[in-house]
Amino acid sequence: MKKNFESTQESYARKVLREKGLKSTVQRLAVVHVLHTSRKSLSVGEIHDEVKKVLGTTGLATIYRTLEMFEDLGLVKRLHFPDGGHGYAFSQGEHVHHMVCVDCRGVFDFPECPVESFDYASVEKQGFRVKDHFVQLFGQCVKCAEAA
Amino acid sequence: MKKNFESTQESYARKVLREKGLKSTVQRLAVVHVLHTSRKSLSVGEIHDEVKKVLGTTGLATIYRTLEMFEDLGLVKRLHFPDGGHGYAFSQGEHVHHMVCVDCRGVFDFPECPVESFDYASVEKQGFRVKDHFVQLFGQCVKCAEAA
DNA sequence: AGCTAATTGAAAATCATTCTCATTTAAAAT
DNA sequence: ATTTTAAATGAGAATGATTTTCAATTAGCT
Repeated sequence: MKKNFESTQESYARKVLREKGLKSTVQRLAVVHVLHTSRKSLSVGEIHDEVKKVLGTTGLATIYRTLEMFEDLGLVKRLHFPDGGHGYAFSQGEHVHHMVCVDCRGVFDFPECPVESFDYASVEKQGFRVKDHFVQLFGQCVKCAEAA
Repeated sequence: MKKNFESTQESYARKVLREKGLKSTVQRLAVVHVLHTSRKSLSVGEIHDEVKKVLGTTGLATIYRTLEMFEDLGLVKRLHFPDGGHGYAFSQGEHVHHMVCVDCRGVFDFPECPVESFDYASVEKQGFRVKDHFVQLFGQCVKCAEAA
């Protein structure tokens, strides 16, 4: 059995990229690594900084390009904050929603979807056809609650 | 009985502003007017353009300042789009969620909250205390479905 | 009507994002 | 292992979005 130095997240990203005919560059894998290692949502600038720590020089434009692509591929989720800012969290394809701690921006998954079982009848009566949804919970994680 | 030329939305905004000791300027009321008249979500630039049609000259910075303030006051909701852009919709305080048509960016309220009845047990077991949530539905409105 | 703090407009400053294009690289083919 | 080639990157310029500054204006008191 061959030893695998990669995280499952990195292998997964590799697979997704390969399936789409896209290259698994060191920069892209570094973004995966940084995002899934950090347990909190990171801004573009923070991701850039972290990736530079791993790879040395890295262009900011590459980070932007990678994040956009990853979002389309479902590898990454863009989260929004009350202050108007946004950040990214690693997300392995499946239907998962996130809660974020408004203090530390920590990200916690929550797999049960509160919207899934919702009855859209009232809404679809108006002719609107629901195709997707975005759900995000805000709150405080244990650590930040204790610190406060 | 005194005739009232204002929309209920404008009076409501006036009231909220007065309660906070803030001034009901023509610019602010114009933003309310424009947002609630339009049945779709508008970008900052679009709001600026519409307000200019009503008032003549208006500074863009004022629009930004007004929207930020209105968001804090709950008069306005910032909506996010799959393409990364965002827009604003009028929102009268109460707990209402929105669905947006991804084609025309039309906004439709939907008062029943799918998250309200959701059991956070699994999540709060981790110590996370949920304080707020953001829900937005994406889909197609009748008009756009027919046009397609 | 006059006073005063809050608000505005305009332009500059800052910050975020995208684009361009010459160079590099992953991965397929040999 | 080397070559080939399209895809991807880096650096910086360009663009676009947002915020700041400050002098001038105005809403909402007395």
